[in-house]
Amino acid sequence: MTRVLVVDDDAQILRALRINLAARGYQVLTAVDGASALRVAADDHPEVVVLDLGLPDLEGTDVIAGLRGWTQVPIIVLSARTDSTDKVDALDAGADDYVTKPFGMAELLARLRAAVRRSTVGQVDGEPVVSTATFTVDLAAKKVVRDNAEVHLTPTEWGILEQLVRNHGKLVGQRQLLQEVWGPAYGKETNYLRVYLAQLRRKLEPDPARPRHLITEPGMGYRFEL
Amino acid sequence: MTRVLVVDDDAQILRALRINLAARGYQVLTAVDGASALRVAADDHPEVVVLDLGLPDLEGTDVIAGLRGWTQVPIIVLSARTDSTDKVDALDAGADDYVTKPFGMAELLARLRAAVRRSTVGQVDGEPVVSTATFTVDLAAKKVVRDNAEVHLTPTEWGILEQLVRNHGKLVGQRQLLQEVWGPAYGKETNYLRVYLAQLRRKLEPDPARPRHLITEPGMGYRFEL
DNA sequence: CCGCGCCGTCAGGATCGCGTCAAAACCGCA
DNA sequence: TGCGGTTTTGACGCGATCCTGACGGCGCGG
Repeated sequence: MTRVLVVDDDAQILRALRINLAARGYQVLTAVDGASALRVAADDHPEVVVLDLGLPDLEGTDVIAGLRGWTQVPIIVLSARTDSTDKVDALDAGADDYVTKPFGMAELLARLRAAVRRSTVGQVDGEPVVSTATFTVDLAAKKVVRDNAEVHLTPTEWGILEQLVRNHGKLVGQRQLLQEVWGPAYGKETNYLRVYLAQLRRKLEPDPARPRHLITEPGMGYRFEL
Repeated sequence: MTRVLVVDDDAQILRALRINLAARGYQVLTAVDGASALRVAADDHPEVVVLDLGLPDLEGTDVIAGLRGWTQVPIIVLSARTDSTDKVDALDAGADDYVTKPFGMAELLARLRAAVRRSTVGQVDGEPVVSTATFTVDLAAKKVVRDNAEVHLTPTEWGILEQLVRNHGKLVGQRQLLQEVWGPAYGKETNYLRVYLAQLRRKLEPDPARPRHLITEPGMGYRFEL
């Protein structure tokens, strides 16, 4: 499911966007000011950001810069300003697109699709198979093989492993992991993760007590290393 | 030099774009209909295409489809049609952006820069990593590497380092740093910062007593230098 | 020269987060 | 309804992490 972060201090627009996006199958994250937008983006790694200019706390260009400091996530700017210099500033700060209010929902959705499409092409791995020294994960077939024998995983175990493998090398926050596997309502049940990570390690690690591939980063999340 | 293909059957606009783009250092290729546009694109592989809809020979979406059949080159559509369905059709056909005539040249140039920037990052340099002489910080993976070995950071240590790296070069006030890492209720506990900055320096600086990257600005805050 | 403010350093104790285990609750299916 | 597999929940021990207070160094102005 594609996660989209909507940043706007206008409750009306926020509501309209949330409804329309949710109806199209997007998972919607929201923020009402720049600081929380940066925090949510860092925590949950949305695939695309819709950013209203004129937030109460930060300049729009500062929010863009704050995101661009560490991520290439597509940013679509919303603004009431039709002034050309505003558009140029936002785009040069790193925004991907600029839509002026009032905007047509159909157009915004099309621009959103275009942005997401752009960012996802080319990143698909040729082989959806990832191998480590001790086991092999086939993302497409949803199968795990170890010592020439298939390892049976429960749906939850697979969900966690899939998230970690898809982001291999990168740290996956426990909040993000919980929301991807259990749903957006979860976020603090870190004990679930402890239980299932232990199970995965028991099934996959050569020495479950000293994991080499399913690494814990205390207080932050988990990481899959080849 | 960036090559841009401009496709338009209106000699006026073609001329205006050619002059403006050439003045900005772009190498300009032109075509006046869809068929020749596809031929020029195939022959010369421009880095970006500016495409007018309403060409004499082909439908705009067909031109887009013809390009998308073999290349991911950014396509910026120009059109006199403000109709929402036209925009949606063009964007869903594979266009990257849609600008309605009459358009401001400054805005078009900004959108052009954004499109080119997007397509060139991520190919080679897509990693949000910041490197100094002695260590490397990977913002996305939340990893720090020094002397080919990973350095383990606690959540608080990482939070501070992340803030500083995201604002590298700039001074980060101690109040701001405290609020970003510990929460809005904090602001005067500068002793926390002293302790954790010392720990970071011990882990990252070549000579912790004489820091080169994690600089203290007495009375103000801290600064991360490359 | 001395006091003051700010910073760096250190170490101990409180707290937090993790791994582990096992029991209870839940679910699909016969 | 009973059963096997799966998910959720609770409790415990242990190590890592965080907070705290004390001490000394440094620069600056009185």
